Amino acid sequence: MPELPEVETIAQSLAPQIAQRLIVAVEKLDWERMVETPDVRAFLQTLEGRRVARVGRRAKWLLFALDAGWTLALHLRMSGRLCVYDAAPPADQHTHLVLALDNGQRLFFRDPRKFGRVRLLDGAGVAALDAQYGPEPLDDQFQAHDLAQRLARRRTRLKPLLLEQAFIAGLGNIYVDESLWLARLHPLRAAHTLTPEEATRLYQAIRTVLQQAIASGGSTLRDYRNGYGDVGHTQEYFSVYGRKGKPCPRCGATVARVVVAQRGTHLCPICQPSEGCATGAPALVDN
DNA sequence: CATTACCTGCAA
DNA sequence: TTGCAGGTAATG
Repeated sequence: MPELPEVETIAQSLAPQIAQRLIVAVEKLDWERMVETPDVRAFLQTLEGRRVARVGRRAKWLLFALDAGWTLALHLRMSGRLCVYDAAPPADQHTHLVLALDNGQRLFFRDPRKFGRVRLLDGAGVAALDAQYGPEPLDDQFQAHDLAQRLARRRTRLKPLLLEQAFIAGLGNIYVDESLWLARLHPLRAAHTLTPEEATRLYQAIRTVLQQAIASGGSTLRDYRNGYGDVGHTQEYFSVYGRKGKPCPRCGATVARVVVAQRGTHLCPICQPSEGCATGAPALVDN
């Protein structure tokens, strides 16, 4: 489910609810494999009694900075959902972690597919996690020429490269497709073949797509909710994702769905020409 | 680079 | 019943 905009909207909606709250108890943990580090016993013991200082995000990780130098890192993977409720727990068999707070509210982690993971990290652990990931696309430090430079060093195709978290942090299947469509670039283009103008277009497209997604509350296809339990609306503005057979909003051609890097990939065959792509079946005769 | 695994629910 | 899903790590 969650890519950068969803994780960001969750972080932003959780922050005012749980900042400065004390974690008084771990009321439920029924899927111990979600705890990657430390061992479950130390995890529970260290977590109880910690105060939440602030809520942030790095790549697709939610980061809860706690007191005593600890950070709770949580990755929602495909179906994870994180919400604060004050009334009686709507905890069902898919709710795997419940943290009781000192104001009577509870933080619920629900994850039907059980792919989500948590870690309790010290400062060095956070630094190590941070070092695994590429630049944050919405960071002011990240400029068009940074992206152009990184693209020039890689001969891979654009789609798998943009999904690579060490290349650029936070993009997933939806927002890669949407960004490539906005930039008018084919997902199979080899990264190093982009002109400076195309690289700049891609840079702008990624930032625009992500900013608009955050502004519209993230995409709720199935599981995603923000920290208040509310759905997002970005899916109402998709140009190509999930729109196979429908008209391209820019040129009216029919949106196609192909498989790239084992992922369903949506594109406009007219706006995103395959010229210059080693597709094996050239769409155009060369002249 | 491709395939498989990790899980469950849902639509075709 | 089969295949597919917003992610990622571990294999050939």
